[in-house]
Parts: sequence; structure tokens; C-alpha cells
Amino acid sequence: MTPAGRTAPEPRRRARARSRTDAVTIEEVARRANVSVATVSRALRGLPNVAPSTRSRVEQVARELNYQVDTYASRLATGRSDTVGLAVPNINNWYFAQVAAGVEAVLSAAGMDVLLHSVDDDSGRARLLSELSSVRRRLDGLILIDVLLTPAEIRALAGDPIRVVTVGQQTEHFPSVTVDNRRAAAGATRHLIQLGHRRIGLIGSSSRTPLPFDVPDHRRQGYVEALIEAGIDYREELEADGGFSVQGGTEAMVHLMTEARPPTAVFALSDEMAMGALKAAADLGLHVPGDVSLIGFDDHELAVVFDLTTVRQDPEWQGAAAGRLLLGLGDDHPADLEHLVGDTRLIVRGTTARPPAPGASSPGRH
Amino acid sequence: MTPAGRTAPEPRRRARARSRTDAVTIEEVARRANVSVATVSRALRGLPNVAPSTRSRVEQVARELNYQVDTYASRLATGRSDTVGLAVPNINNWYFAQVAAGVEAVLSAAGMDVLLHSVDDDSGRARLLSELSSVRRRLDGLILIDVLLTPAEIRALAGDPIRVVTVGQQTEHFPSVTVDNRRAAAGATRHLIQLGHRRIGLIGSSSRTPLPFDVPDHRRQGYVEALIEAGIDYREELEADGGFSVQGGTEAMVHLMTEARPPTAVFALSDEMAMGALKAAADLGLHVPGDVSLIGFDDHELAVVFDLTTVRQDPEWQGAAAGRLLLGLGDDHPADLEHLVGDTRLIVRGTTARPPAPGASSPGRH
DNA sequence: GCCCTTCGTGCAAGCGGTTACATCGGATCC
DNA sequence: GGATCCGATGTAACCGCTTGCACGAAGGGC
Repeated sequence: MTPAGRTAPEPRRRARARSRTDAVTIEEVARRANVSVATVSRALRGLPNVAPSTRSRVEQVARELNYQVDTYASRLATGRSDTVGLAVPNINNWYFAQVAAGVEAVLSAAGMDVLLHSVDDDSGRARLLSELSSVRRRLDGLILIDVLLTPAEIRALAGDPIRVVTVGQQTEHFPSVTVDNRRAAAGATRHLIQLGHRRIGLIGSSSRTPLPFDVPDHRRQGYVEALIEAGIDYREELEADGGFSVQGGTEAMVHLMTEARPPTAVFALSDEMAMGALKAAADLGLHVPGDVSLIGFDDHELAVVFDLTTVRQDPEWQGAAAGRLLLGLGDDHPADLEHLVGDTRLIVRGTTARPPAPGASSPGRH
Repeated sequence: MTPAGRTAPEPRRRARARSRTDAVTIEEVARRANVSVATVSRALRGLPNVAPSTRSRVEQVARELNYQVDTYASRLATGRSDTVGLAVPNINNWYFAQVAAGVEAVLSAAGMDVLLHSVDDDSGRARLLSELSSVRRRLDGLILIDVLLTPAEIRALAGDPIRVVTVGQQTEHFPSVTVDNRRAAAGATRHLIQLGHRRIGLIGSSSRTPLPFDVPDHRRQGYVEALIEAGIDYREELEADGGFSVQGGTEAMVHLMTEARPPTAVFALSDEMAMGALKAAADLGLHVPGDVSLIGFDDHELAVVFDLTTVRQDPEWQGAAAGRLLLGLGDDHPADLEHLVGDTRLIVRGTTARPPAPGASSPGRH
């Protein structure tokens, strides 16, 4: 009556429909090379203790048969996947695309697979959250570009053997690649101040998420810091939300420049917003920098075309650096927690100049 | 003496160092739910013939234990990977990033993994070639964006169960998503002709690869076609290579406009090249469209900022469409070989106008 | 010449699922 | 009421590769 009481069915061979190409297996290679599968495995992976003659024979056979290891079988057996996830808010954004390119180049050159994971604010974000645990089950590494993590997520990841590197955002838990946004933004703002501007607008992004999004926050801090340092009051009404998009930049600029007392200079926290602002200025009949100065952030490929003054950073390098960091994070290096900081540099072009008139920050137009 | 003659070693349990998190396995779930692993597998995957009460109990246990199937084990067992490769020349390019975004959105919403594979002209391309066979062993699908395939590669892929969809390029072997580049380009050229232009330059890209790269070729064909139709001779000296980059566009424009008899209008085969050309015009002190008209192709996000006349296409839609095509390519649908053609539309903005003077194509400047 | 290493290989036990087939109890049918 | 079905489960054979351990053949040391 117990299941164990059944007569043991004799082993049967099943003619399972091979779903993929009837690819050659390691067994086939072993047979043809007159060795065991173990030897084939060792020979092909360059492990020691394989006679040179045997190795070359196996390699020969493998080549002839066009044998390719089944990565999934291998991954199952080893527990390693040589796959890293690349989580990015949205790849169709200049900055993220650049970073992604850098990451991909380094990682795929190292023979790793890169799993692209778009984490749009809403649904994607929810997905990451829910998939994080499953993700851990198939990834060796994870590169997070400007992706915010909740404390719970951090805890979950930190307890795992998975290697995590963040770009843009920085936490104390994982190695990271960032730039000194605060300082760079302060520098940009100082540039405007030195030109004589006192009413300096800011096109940024109010984090709509409950999580702190470092990048705009830090840049904003730098902006405020430079103002204070120059004895200029920070004015809330000079700040507008551009949502880090071209369109948003246009809207924010229209908003700022149609106020009762518009700024004489505007700092957009990204070049794309700055370009949108340029459009707004044109629409409003304002000359840049004649009527209003404008400075961006990124040194987007097209910034030079707009002759846009900006703060240069090198996102592709950042991505590559993140990739290298991840690769360096061998099982031996127990998370050195390296925090790389990329360069930034003020690039003065043609969209910034002295304010329209001396004392332009006063309401009188004399 | 034969190996088989050895005394069979008794089964031993190995305390293998679990490389990943000691994740809960299906076995653990089975034990706690008092069922067999088979039942767990069936219950969790929603297969029929599982008692509702059993199913919910299993689901409950799985949730409590935070069980996640090991995708690699699953993939090995089923032979399916639910992973598709996304091969693109370089993601840090507006068009490709857009397409990639579309692909990613559709595919990951369908629960598929997207493996990013950059195929830069040189090394990356070589890699694709060599990896193609191995790729087949781990991918269910492959989306090729503007990637050229050699006949050998096509043959290799076509003989496989892998589903392939191409974007941009079109072959008779795989379903594809393209736009009618020839017609769209002819339309753009006609627009210039109708404005009165007779000397129309072209900023394109001479395929440096031995393979035919359809996109620029087709656009160029459309250009030539429109010229001929209007009785205008095609002149080789009015064509310059912009390499589909901003920088290249600038160089090409400089080249064209410093010729003895420069064109009165220029058609750049991509917006990015057009923007580069805009820069060149500015550098040369030429007014657009006063001195020279300019039309692009893409309707890049920033085209509106430049007030650039262009031909709109929707790369993100194309990517999404490719993703859907791939998903629809079920094992049941035996390659319907659908060829989708996306919309294009002339967007007239401010960079095109009548030529500087009637008969501007004549050398005299009266 | 004998014992101990070192090398080169083979054996077979996993890795964690999936699934063909067997089993079993209760509902259905004459 | 007994044969028949059918739905719910369990058993265990894979999937294809990696790897700890065993083992025989040389090579070395004394």
C-alpha cells in the first residue's frame, strides 16, 4: 500500500523530442575522441592535468563537430552564469545609452552576457522590485544605472553573492562610479555668477519618487551652495521642473521666462533640458546669451552644435569603469567597495555671457 | 583490468559548496507542502490536473519560502530559454537606442530576457560571426537591428529553430520591420526640388563594409530617383560621406559647401548628420535656409529644437513591432515571414526654403 | 628494486528542474 | 455491483555539463 511497495519499474529510455537543434553534446565529442566526457570538459576549458596530445585531439574533434557547450547546463552545474544585469531607467536617453555602451563593451569583451533591463519609473520599477529575488538566481552581477534602491532591496542584494555596482547613484553598500555632481554644479553656477548674474534660474527635476534621487539633488545642492557663497539668496520661484527631457526643458524655460522677474541666466541640470530651453527661448523671441544665458550639464554630443556652455562628463567611461569594477570584484576580492569618481569639466561655449545690463537683477529698467 | 572491473564505489553525498545563495529548491517546497516535486512543478506553472486545494497550498508554501525557480535548471530541462538576443551596431546612437527601447519594452513585458549584444563594425562584428553558433545554443530568438548578415550566417540561422527578426535591413529569409527608405528619401528630395532647388547635395554613408547596407543605399536610390524624375542629373561631386555621425555630418557639409559650385540644398540621410551639417553651416557663416536648405531623416527628438525639416519615422515603434513579431513567431506559426513597413512622413520645418536666388545653380552671382 | 609522488583519465554523483508513464481512489455507467 | 474513466499524484529518467575521488602508469629517491 505504501508507494514504496510498488515494484520498481525498470529503467526506460525515453525518446524525448530534442527541442533545440540536435546539437552535438560533450558526449559525442568524447566518443569520437576516445576519451571520457570529463576529459573533454577539462581539455576544452584549459584545465591542467590533460596530456597535450589528448587536449589537441579533443580540440580537433570539437572543432570538426562544431561543438559548443550548452551554457545552461554549464551554468546549472557550476552555479555561475557569467551574466550581468544592466538596469537602467530607459535606454533611449543619451546619458544612459552612453553608459550602457561602455558597460556592454567591457563586459562582453570579457565574455559576459549582458541582460538589459529597463526600469521605467512605474511598471519597470515594480518589476525590478519583484524580480530582484529571481534576478539573483540567474545573475552573477548587477549594474544599476541611476536606479534607486529601497533599503529592503539593498538588504536583499547585500546578503547575496551577487556583485553589484552602481553608476550615478552611490550607496555605502556597493562599489560605485559617479561624478562629483555637487562640485560640478557649483562650478557651473559660479561661472554664471562670475559673469555677473545674480538671478540664476534652475531647471531640474523634483524627484517624484519617494526615494532620494541623488543626481539632481546633488547638482541642486551645488547650485545653492554657489549662490550662498556669493551672497545670493536662493529663490524657489527661480526653480522649475524639466523632468530631464527635452520637452520638459522647454516647458520649464517658458515657465521661468514668463515670470514677473525672469532670471538672467539659467542652469539646466542636463544638456537635453538645456536644449529644450533653447527652443523655448527661440519661441519666446529671446536671444541666448544676449537676453538670457544658459548652461547645461553633460556635454552631450550635440552640445557643440548648439554652442552650448556645459559641464562635461564622460558617461561611456563611467559605464566602462563600472564594468571593470564588476569584473574586478572576483570572489577573492571581498567587495573592496571602491568608489570611483569620474572627471567633470566646465566647457565654456557660446550660450553664456554677461547679463543684459549691469544690475539686471534689479527690477528697474532705467 | 577493464575499468568496469572495479568494485563499484558506493554512492556518496558530496557537500558541494553551494555557489549561489542557498536558495530554496523545488524539493524543499515539495517537502513542506507534502507533495512530490512533480506536483509542485505543475502547480506553480499553472498546468492542469492539479487539485485546487493542492495548488493553493503549494503556492502558499512557495510564497512563504520565497521560492524562485532556477531558470538555468528549467532551461536545461525544457530546452527553451525565453531569452532573445538584441544585436545592434552601437546602442549609444539615437536611432538604435530608440529601437532597443521598443524591443525591450515588449519583450520584457512578455517575460523574456533581452541579451544586449553590440556589434561594432570591427571587433563586435567578428564576435557575432564567431558566436553565432554558440548564440544559437542559448537564445530562443534574435533581433537584428541594421546588422548585416553574410549568406553563410543566414544559412546557419535559417537552419535553426531560433526565431529571427530583422529591423532596418530586410532579407527574404526572416520577418522584418523596415520603412520604405527609397520612397521616403524620394519624398524628401522632391520637397527640395519643388522649392526650386536643382543642385541638391547628399550627405550619406558609403558602406565601408563589403556587405550591402540597405538603409543608406535605399535612401540614396530614392534621392537619385527623384532627381532623375525631375530631369536633374545626378552629380557625384554633390555627395559626401557623413558616416551617420554628428561629427561626420559636419565634415561632409564643410566639404560640400567649400566646393567650387556648392549645392543650394542638402539632404542628410540622418538627423544627426543634418545637425552636424548645421554646425558646419554656422561655422562657415552660412545661413540656413537663407544660403542653403537642409533636410534630415528620422525626426530625432532634437530636430524640433533645430527647427529641422526632416522625414519622420518611429524607431521605438519599429522595435516594439519587431518584438511583437518575434513573440508571434510561435512554434505553431511556421515563420509567416511577415514584412512590416512603418510609416514615414515629411515634416516641413524651418531649414528648407527656396534657393537663394532664381537660377542659383548657375555659377554667376549677378 | 621498492615505495611514494605526480599525471592523466575515468566514474558517477550531483546541479534543480520537467515530464512520460504508472498508480490509485472515486465517480460514472450499464 | 463490477467494469470503466478520469483526475490527481508520485516515480524516476532525463537535460548536458562539472568535478571530487579513485585508480593505474610512470617517474624519482634511496
